[in-house]
Amino acid sequence: MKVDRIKGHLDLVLLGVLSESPGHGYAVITTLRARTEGTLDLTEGSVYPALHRLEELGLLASEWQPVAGRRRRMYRVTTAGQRALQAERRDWRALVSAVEAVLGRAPATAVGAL
Amino acid sequence: MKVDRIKGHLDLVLLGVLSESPGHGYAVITTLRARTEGTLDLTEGSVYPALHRLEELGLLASEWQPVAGRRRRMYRVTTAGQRALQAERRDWRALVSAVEAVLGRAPATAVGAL
DNA sequence: TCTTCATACCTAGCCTAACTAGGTATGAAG
DNA sequence: CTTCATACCTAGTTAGGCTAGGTATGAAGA
Repeated sequence: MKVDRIKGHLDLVLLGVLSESPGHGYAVITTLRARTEGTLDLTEGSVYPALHRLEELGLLASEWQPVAGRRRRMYRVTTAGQRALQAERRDWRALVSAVEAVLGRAPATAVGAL
Repeated sequence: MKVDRIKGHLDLVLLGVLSESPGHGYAVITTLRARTEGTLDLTEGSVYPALHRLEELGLLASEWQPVAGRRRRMYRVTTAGQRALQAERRDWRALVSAVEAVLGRAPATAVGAL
């Protein structure tokens, strides 16, 4: 499934995952893929720049960790990031409520076609 | 509230509203604002180009109607538009499920219609 | 050995679509 | 005779997710 529909909600899921436990970018990608059973299959080209942007905004902090010869950039959510996450959650629920208010009256799953 | 978060879901709500009953652009805007109690307060600069795009794609059809000296462009959802709407609904539900799976079942989604 | 795969990171440039900020025009209300 | 609500339009900007490339290590397997 194409999930360019994540547009505008990428920060939400990134902050959401990292607020539970700090982790590195690649792990965030695989976590999202696993938790959503493949629905959220984000590319590195989406996630890494987003992580950089969130750090730039002060919502994430990172530090390099050497791991078996490789290196990982471990991210954690800052205090400002926690506040931002709460705001993102509120906005998300508002959007879901709004869309459901709009679509709620139409035949949802009852459409006979297909 | 800023709802640029509608990004990627504008087609869904436009097709959703117009599939219930044909209408003109300005009415769609006021309908969305009323139904969502102001949450979805879209600008004309968002809606009109979107309607044109959807018509260009064959998902909407329109015709001018004279109304008390003024003129309105009345839109209706085409057959292809109905199919597209169903696909949009599926994608929307998939996104909501995915985000909730990531965030750990957020509440406030008690509308059974979806 | 040598190739391939999984891990783990990065970025320049593209593309889409929502938004900004302006514009036109009518009719009613004040 | 001005202002407001209705009703439409679009050029140009912006944001941000995606494409498509790149670097590098370690382990598996041919």
